[in-house]
Amino acid sequence: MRKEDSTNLANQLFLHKSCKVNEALDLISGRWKALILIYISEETNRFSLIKAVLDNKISDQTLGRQLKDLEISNLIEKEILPGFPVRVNYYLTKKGKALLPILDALDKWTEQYHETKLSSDLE
Amino acid sequence: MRKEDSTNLANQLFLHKSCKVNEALDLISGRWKALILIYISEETNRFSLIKAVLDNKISDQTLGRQLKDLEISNLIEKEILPGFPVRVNYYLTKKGKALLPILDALDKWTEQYHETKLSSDLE
DNA sequence: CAGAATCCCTTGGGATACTG
DNA sequence: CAGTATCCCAAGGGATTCTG
Repeated sequence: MRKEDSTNLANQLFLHKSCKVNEALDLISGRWKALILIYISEETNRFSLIKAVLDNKISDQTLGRQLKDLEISNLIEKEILPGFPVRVNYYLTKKGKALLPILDALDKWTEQYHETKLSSDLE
Repeated sequence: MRKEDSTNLANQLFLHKSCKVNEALDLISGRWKALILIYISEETNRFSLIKAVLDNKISDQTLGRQLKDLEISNLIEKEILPGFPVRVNYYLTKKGKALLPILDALDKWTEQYHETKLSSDLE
């Protein structure tokens, strides 16, 4: 295979495959989005509980935005409970649930390769 | 389980599990990083080839930074070839290779759930 | 309680020009 | 060829305040 061919092949990869990876990453690359998804997966959650589990290190404004982003991305949905004051429950969609194993894989990957700086890294 | 307990449990999850997911995402969330990793996986690559495969939509400056980031993250390594002008080959490390299946999973996930906006999303 | 409005600041990435 | 230096801009996220 000549060099031009391999370049063309690579262009195919870029156009047809790689872009989709970035699509996925865009949806979960928010500062807190993956954390929110993982936490919501554990149990039904309300706004203030999610904030609490994030150690209150996220502002209301930011949490609201991230939740809205996740909703727009169709990863979560919310149910507004009747009564006052207003309470809201957040759920994962099927799409969101399908992402959990991948987030778990990322977690395991980080754990496995955490600070390996050995010459044996190249195989 | 009382509410306080579940909150505490969630705090454990946050501290022990979720942070690592973000560690991983931080390494690959650069605008081009996942794309670069996928392309490098296909074959040995040089700076200008990587740029070409990205359709020249990335500036030299940015490409240099992303490659350096990936190197610092220990996802790739480079080999400087003797001679002039200088040529450089980039390789995936074991850590980087281990990430490919996950990137592939993200790709498949995107494809599978691309624009599903149905009420059946909630199961 | 669950957010939206406003304001501000940091960061990432683009463009261009230069170098060993 | 493979970068680095410099400059710039848009976007993301934080803090605070306000509201239904």
